[in-house]
Amino acid sequence: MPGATTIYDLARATGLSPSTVSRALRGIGDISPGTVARVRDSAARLRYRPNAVARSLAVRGSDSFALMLPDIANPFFPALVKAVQLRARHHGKTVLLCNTEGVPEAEGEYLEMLASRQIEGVVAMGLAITAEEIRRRVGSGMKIVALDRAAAGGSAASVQADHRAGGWTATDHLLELGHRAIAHIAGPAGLSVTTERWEGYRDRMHEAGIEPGPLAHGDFSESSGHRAAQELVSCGRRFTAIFCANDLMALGAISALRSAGLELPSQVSVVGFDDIELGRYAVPALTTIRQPLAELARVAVDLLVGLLHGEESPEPERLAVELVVRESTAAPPRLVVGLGAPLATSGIAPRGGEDVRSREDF
Amino acid sequence: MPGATTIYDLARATGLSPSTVSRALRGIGDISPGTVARVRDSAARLRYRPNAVARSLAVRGSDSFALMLPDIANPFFPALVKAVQLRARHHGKTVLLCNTEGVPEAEGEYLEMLASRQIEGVVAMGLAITAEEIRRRVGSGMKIVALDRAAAGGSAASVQADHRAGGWTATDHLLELGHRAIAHIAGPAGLSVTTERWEGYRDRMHEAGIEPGPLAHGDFSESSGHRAAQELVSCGRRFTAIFCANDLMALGAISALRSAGLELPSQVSVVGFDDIELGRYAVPALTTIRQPLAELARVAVDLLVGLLHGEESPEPERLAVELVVRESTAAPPRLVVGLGAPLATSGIAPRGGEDVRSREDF
DNA sequence: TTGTACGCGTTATCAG
DNA sequence: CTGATAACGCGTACAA
Repeated sequence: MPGATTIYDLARATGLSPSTVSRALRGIGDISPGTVARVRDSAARLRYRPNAVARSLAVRGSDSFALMLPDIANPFFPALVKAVQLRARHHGKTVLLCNTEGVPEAEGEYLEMLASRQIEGVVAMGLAITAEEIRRRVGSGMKIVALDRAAAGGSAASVQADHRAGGWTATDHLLELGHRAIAHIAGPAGLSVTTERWEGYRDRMHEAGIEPGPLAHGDFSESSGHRAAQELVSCGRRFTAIFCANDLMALGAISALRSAGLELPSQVSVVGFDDIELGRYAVPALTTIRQPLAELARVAVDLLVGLLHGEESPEPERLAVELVVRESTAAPPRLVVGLGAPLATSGIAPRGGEDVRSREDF
Repeated sequence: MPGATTIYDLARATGLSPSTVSRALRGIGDISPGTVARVRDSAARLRYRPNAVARSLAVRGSDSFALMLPDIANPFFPALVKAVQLRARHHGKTVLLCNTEGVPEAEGEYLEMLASRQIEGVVAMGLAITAEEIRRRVGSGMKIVALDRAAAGGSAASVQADHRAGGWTATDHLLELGHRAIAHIAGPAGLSVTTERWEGYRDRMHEAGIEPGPLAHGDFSESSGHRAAQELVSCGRRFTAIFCANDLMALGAISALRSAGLELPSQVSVVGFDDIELGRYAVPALTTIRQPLAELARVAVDLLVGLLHGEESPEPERLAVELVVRESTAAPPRLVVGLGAPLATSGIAPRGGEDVRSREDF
């Protein structure tokens, strides 16, 4: 739009100087109430719109930060986006969304673009770039808060849910129900959330004196969960429950199990992770581990704003997760067709089915 | 970051003038290959990063546009976002995401913010602001392409799927299967997609000589679909199928029908709209109307880029939709338990509980 | 309480 | 082929 009104126009209109107009508009410095009114008035009349770009150039800031995430198609992220935007608004900041598809190059490009636009900071989920690069960026002034990921090598501030505890709790729930042969559908190798959720699962299994069950990997999408469950079904090792590293894969897995003729939760139980809205309306409703979305967002944003104000990067925070029991989990089947003997209370799960556990496990 | 290198630094380093450096960097104008190389070289050495803000101020542009949508939590939108970003990249543009929660004020604020940041255009889904305001914005220079919504009063360019044909086809599918009592779960009143999908449904019913069945409204979320289905079940009017205005509500409806003890698709059929990924993994897999996501995105972006280049706003485009038959639809039950008489083909709903609206509601 | 003058980093116009 | 010079719109010491 050619000829948008500027503070110069207002200055001319009010007979004041541009700087006075500028201050009056922002209510800063000592300005007589009368002139403030005059300025406001003609600003309204002339439809004055501050030019954020010019402002950015002058103050080297933009009152905005970015939220980088690997895949908005995963319903967990939109929910988080909302929470982050809400909190950002609370600080008077606007947030730019960048989705990277988990591609490191895309992350790099985005970071570059953001810096070039005076975007002051980033809340990033599932960063794929190296700790080295993160450190470089941080060193050159960019404020980064890693959300839901170990800040690789302490290279950036971070907040995350306690994924390990989540894996532990999910597995514990299944064990409590009597399951012994528990499979796991993990996330993509190399991500800390993948590792940590798996570690929780493994630890709890070991505590029960049981070797972890069959394992398959997915990429957190429903289709990958579907595929992974098919693998598990056809791998030859029996299981009566699956702990999935996220809800979307759990939904995919359920679909696959159903297609394989299995009934839930009577024949096989499934636990997810995240507690996405959809899980509540799935059939059966999904038992899962809830991540504290709102707190995660709040802490991350507040942390970033702190960094922006020059505060030191604090210790990584860990937020507690919570088990949500719904319909997708139940006790394992008492009898597995074609197999007579009950299961030993420890050791490797025998090939084939298992039965009710005994209490000594605990 | 204090002291980022600028073209002045490069000028000093190369012994050239800032303007020459600027041109060399952009490969514009007549510059000797030698100096270009020198400039490029020291740019790399000094880690020069162009300042997009300064550039924007100078050229009044930003090579980026915004994508505004009402609710990223609806899985249909993330898919669209990806498609739009892909196409934008093709034009060398970056896209800013703005989600408005369907709040008109938020839309206004975003538009304001975008203009103030020299964002040149917007692809907007489900705009809630008035045609009046759209026209004002367009008049003041902002380029707007309405996606998936009638450009209210031709106030902006637009592309959309053929929602009416979609509603018609969904209903047709159900009728072909033998259903006669077909309910509809519509979207929020006042949205053109809501109206159009409903109109398609109504028209097809009338063509079959049948009065439209019971109607309930949702807001496109799964929870609203759940609630709407409960309303339908308890409204007293029988139906053997539901056409839902989108997949998410269909999923919620299925959950509610199940809870009510109904079996799908043997006792009741459900058709959705959108064809979100999740529908494929739902149980039963969702029969739906597929929107041509990629084309929608491509056309919208190309249209916007055209406007940016000064082209005229062309006629609204309509893209064809497609029926995807999966597991959630089947022939209606031959006998309806507890009801002797076959369903009347028309009739007023009995008093109590129902949410039957007359056309005026739209 | 208000005004002057300059800087922010880049592009564009017009001379050389 | 290259170099001054002036915008772009706003913030801010410094002065009045």
